[in-house]
Amino acid sequence: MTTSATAKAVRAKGDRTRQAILRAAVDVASEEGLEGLTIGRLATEMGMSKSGLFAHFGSKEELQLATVEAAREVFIEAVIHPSFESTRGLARLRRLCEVWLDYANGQVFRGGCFFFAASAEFDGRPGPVRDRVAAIMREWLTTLERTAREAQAAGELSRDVTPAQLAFEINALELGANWAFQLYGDARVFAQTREAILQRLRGLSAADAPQATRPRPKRSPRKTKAPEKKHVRG
Amino acid sequence: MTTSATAKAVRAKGDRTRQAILRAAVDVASEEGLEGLTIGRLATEMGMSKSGLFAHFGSKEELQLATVEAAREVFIEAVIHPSFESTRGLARLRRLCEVWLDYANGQVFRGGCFFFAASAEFDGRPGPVRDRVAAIMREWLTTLERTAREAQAAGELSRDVTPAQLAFEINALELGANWAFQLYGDARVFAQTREAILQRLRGLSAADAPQATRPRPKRSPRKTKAPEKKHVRG
DNA sequence: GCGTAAAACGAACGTTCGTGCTATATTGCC
DNA sequence: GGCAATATAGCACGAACGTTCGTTTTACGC
Repeated sequence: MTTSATAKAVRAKGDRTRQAILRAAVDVASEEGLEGLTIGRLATEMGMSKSGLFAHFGSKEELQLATVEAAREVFIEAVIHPSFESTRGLARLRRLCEVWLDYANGQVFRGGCFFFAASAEFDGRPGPVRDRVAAIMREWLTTLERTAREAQAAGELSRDVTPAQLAFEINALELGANWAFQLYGDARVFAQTREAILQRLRGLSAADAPQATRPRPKRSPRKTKAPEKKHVRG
Repeated sequence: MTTSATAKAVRAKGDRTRQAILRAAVDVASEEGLEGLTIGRLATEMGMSKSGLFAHFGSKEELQLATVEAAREVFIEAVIHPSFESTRGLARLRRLCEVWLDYANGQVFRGGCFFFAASAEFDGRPGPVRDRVAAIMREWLTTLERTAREAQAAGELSRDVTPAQLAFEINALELGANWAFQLYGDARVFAQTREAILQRLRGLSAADAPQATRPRPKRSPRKTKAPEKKHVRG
């Protein structure tokens, strides 16, 4: 193993440590906030010295930015990838909502959705952290919006609502679910939110059929799968 | 001691100072958070010494609790009282939403809705502050819920939705509006949210006469009225 | 194995935090 | 106007923060 092809696969020890730090940082930050994410506390949790940990990042702001980036990777893995296994259009839109609620309900992050916590914390503090968080949330809104637009293009969704508006509403309901769960600890809110979103989507099902509520309207030719991974990334 | 009759009407100077402090504290806290609300910073802003200000509260937690209470007073004055001038039922429910959106849009608090910020900040930190914030938000949800129930009792609102569910949805949309405004600064989100809530309420209007206080720009004139929801929420 | 670069450490820095303690100014009742 | 009560200031403290620096330990290509 010279410094050749394998040099990239086998990371140096520092990189492994850095990633282990970030894995812990993401959990701490989702609970205590990105400002409450303290270098000393994190070092204690990792069983290493403050200065040793600090050297990996150079400044607290860099640590925060790296933590945000790590949380984004987790989110993509936990929500985006599973959802994009569904065919694009209404099915994927539903999937995005369901997977998101599982993500917020399960313990992906100890303190609920990382990005809702981070955006609430930083919305009043200008700087690169705030900008990055806002950009990532915009990615999420855009993904919802694009999926809704695809559902409209496929004739699965009424055009009475703009995709951006629907994306906002879905995001708001998820935000509300996360908020209620974190504040009151009652997980039933996720099932309620799921029903609220699905009902909203049902009310927006394309208008030609006054049909029943429950069974999925298979109006589009059933394509088994359409895995075009055209998602964000980079 | 000799408690004069006017002792209660004419507040001591300390009380006036205390209230002036809390007025500033509420603004700072809505922007920087209840933890970022620092005694030194607040003292500087008030033009007094740290210890002089501190003596009014005795501990930071007491300052935070007093700030939460002061914010609650502001909220009641800005949202509850105006709304309760409307007759109870659907009119008041609509009013609650509209006034709330004005409250979040206008600069009642510098950093947006105080309680959304506070609950996001404290949802992971047990203690009396968290408990008080959660209780106040419960008050708000209960007010929405009770008003919805009154609207149902008056026959103005379909019984296809439980008041608690509707209260949750309204609160979530407001939360989403506040979130988007704080993060992206685009005030148009309030008009969109207003429309989303009113449309939801319109979809839940009881089955009799279409009261149609606000004609909706429709692209399909064929549908005179949204069909009654046959889906019964569980 | 050796030598070097990376990684981790330990101690200390300057600040800022919340919080006491004590003295002084101010208020408000007789 | 005098006097007790109250309000405010001044100062100091210990702890925790992010950060720097010099040293020591570990990893790893040769």
